[in-house]
Amino acid sequence: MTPPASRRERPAKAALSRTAIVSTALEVMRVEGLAKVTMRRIAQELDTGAASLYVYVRNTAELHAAMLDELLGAVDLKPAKARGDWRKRLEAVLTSYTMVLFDQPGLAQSALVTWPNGDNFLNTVEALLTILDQGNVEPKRASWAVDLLLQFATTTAAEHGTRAQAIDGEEQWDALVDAARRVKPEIHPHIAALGDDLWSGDGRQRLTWGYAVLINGIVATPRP
Amino acid sequence: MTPPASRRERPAKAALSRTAIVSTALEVMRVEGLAKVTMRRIAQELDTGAASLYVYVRNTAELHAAMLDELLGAVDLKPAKARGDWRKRLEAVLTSYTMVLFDQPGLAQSALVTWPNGDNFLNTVEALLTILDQGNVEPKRASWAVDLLLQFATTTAAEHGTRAQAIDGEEQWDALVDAARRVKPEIHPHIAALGDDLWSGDGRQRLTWGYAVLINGIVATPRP
DNA sequence: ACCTGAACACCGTTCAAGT
DNA sequence: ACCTGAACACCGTTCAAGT
Repeated sequence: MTPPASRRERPAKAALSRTAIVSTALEVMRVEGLAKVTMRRIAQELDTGAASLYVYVRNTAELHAAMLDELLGAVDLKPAKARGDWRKRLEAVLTSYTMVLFDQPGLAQSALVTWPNGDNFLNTVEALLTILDQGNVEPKRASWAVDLLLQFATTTAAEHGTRAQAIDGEEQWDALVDAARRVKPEIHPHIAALGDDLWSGDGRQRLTWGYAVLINGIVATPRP
Repeated sequence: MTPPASRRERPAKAALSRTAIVSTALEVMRVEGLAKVTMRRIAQELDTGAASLYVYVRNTAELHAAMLDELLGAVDLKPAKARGDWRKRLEAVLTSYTMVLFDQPGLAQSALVTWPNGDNFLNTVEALLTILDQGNVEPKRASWAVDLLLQFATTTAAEHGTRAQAIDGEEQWDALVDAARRVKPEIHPHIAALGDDLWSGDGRQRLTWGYAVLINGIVATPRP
């Protein structure tokens, strides 16, 4: 006698756990995008009901934060242990962080409201503080600086990241560029004079310039 | 003979229009929060079906952008026409912008992905460009600077704004502060040394410092 | 062109009941 | 303690049919 079909269709049902939930969520995100990462969908993937997930995660926001922390394991923190120009090394870590988030702008967007608090995030913060210390930025100023730098890096990923709803975002971006083009020079002379230079241009160069602005500003601005 | 009840219960049904939709949406948001601003709910308020709204707005993202633009009418742009220290005046406009968004962090969050493109937004951009010009920042640099300044102001509102899901956000914030407190000094010495100073502190002071960092950085960093 | 009802294909979260 | 099915109270968007 064969076992019931349900016993043969899948491998033995894995035990539910926070780790299993987060890694399943990341898998679904990688394949189908963040929009498909819903409690019901993750539950389905784990062969259970959505209600069961609430034993391990408080809500969707917490799940997103846990996913992001997992992703942050890929950030290259080696520059914190290297030698050489601290500004370059700071920029290198931030660029790595931004690139990791760039493929998942939706996750970056949610991180602005709910920051992760896992090991990978803490390691990133520690690395940034280490480099700022090497640059002789006093600790109290460095603490605010990290916040500012991470905010900029995260927002940039959320804003310009590729993927998923980016198709929709592209349309809205064009609408903004169009609006700037149609502006009347009598009413908005500065916008009209800048033309396409206002909202377009190489994203990578803007990012590099943004880091430089922040680092120069941090060095030049003591905490009150 | 009295008219049918349905004819007496409400004032004569107003004609549908983009303006009516946006102002109804703002009304619902003010009273019940952004989470309640759904296509179905706005339609109900306007005595019609959700499908009818799609004649005037492409989707939810566009509705949010239109709402935000309307809100931006409250930003104080007078400093652009005043005299005195351009840095102070730039900060004044940005502070006003941030305060307008502060009550609606959810709208600020969505603005990062879909910027508004209406008159009030364009007026704000024009005002910022005007002040930067008065500060002798060259136009090309000013164009990138505006992007950076608005991004910072908007993100700050999205992150630290009050209201609605802020209750939930508060919990997650505490979780982050807790995580920083529990850190092992051997592994994360810089985080441990900073203690509560890392994630806490007066939001207003951090905001002012952030503006100063950006302005100093912009002045010090030419465009490549 | 504008408007509509109905349908499609979903959501997050809670809770009583089970093990 | 963990897990579940079912229920509650919703979503955005499309489309054929009407005016």
